Amino acid sequence: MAAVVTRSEDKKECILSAALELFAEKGFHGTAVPEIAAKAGVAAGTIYRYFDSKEAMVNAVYQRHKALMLAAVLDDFPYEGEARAQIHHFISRVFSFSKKHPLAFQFLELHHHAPYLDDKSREVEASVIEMANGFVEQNERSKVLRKAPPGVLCAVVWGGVVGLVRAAWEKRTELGPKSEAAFEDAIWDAIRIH
Amino acid sequence: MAAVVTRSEDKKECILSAALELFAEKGFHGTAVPEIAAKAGVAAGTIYRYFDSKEAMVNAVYQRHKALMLAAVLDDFPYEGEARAQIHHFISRVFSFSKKHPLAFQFLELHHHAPYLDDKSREVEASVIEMANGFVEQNERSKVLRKAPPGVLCAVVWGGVVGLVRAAWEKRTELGPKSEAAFEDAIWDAIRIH
DNA sequence: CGTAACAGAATGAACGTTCATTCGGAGAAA
DNA sequence: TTTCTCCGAATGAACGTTCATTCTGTTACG
Repeated sequence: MAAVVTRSEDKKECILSAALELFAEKGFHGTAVPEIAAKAGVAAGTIYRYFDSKEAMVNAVYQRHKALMLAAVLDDFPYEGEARAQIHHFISRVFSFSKKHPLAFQFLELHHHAPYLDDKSREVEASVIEMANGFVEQNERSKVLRKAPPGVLCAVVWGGVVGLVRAAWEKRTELGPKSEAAFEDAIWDAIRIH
Repeated sequence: MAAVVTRSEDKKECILSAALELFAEKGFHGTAVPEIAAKAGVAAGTIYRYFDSKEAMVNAVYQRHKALMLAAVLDDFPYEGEARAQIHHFISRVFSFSKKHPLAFQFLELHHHAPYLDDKSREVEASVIEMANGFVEQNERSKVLRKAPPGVLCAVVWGGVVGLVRAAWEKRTELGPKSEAAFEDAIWDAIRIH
């Protein structure tokens, strides 16, 4: 059975990968379906064997890579460790993901909260945010984090990460071990209690 | 002379303001020119009396509001003050701008580094970034800021600000004096030397 | 009366999507 | 093995729509 399906699945992979690349670079409305087809090496009509519509396609890309990033962060997460270790894990995993899958990271940032995302995509997104808030609230109660609205600390951490990845992307700085360590220290000092 | 031009200038204002709103909400490619015309209360063809093309229009919007935000930040800037006072001024001015002109802020974030921005738009953008780096380098040398690549500290500050404004926009947190003060303290602890 | 501004219909290109057709490989028949 | 049949996968031209832009007639003002 597997062998029979393989070719089809390969094509779907090609389409998804081409869509990721183009959507990340030029956005949803800036990318034409025939353009995706050309990059995937299939005919325009073939796309509609695998996806109901352009919107369904962008949602498939979104959900897949959001799940991948979440998995990368959650893998080996030190749930029982200290807040500092958790932050280290989180930041280094996100940076690692952004280097390994730069297009996926850019895509997710670009399509964050877009109106053409469907309920399932939004659900995935909401669950991630809820997790982050939970982490902050738990560590705030135990007095290791600064007394501030959880949303503020989340914004500092996530905003900082995105800001740094973008700065590296636009060649305004480099994203090496030295920068990462400095960034992590800065973020930790931003959120910990003094 | 002024009176003669007034009617025309009013129309141009209407078009620019409608364009800002729609571009901020739905992006460049997601907004149709006739849609802008309708919201501005003019006919589609009239737009082309004021702008050469849709691209020229988005660049006009970009340059205008980038300049406005820069002016808001630079107005009364405490050049001779201490780094902490400068950061306070910067953050509170950016938040103030984002509350007074939420669409402008959203527009600028959404169209940051977009491929349809022209040389002049990019020039404006580059000059802002250069200023930020200059500030960091100056204060780093005088040992009040953490020893880290300037781009990293800029990313933490700007990324954090954008992250917080977005969180407020998406109702994940509130943007009141308390949040702002907590945020400012956090950012200051992130970039100062300890 | 002449000129500039404007509206809105017109235009052609490009879009997302569809569909009649072709292709290619897996079995059945010889 | 060779040939024939068949069926789902794939195609790409074609469709209706919508886009950015242009054109043309009308209006209003000096």
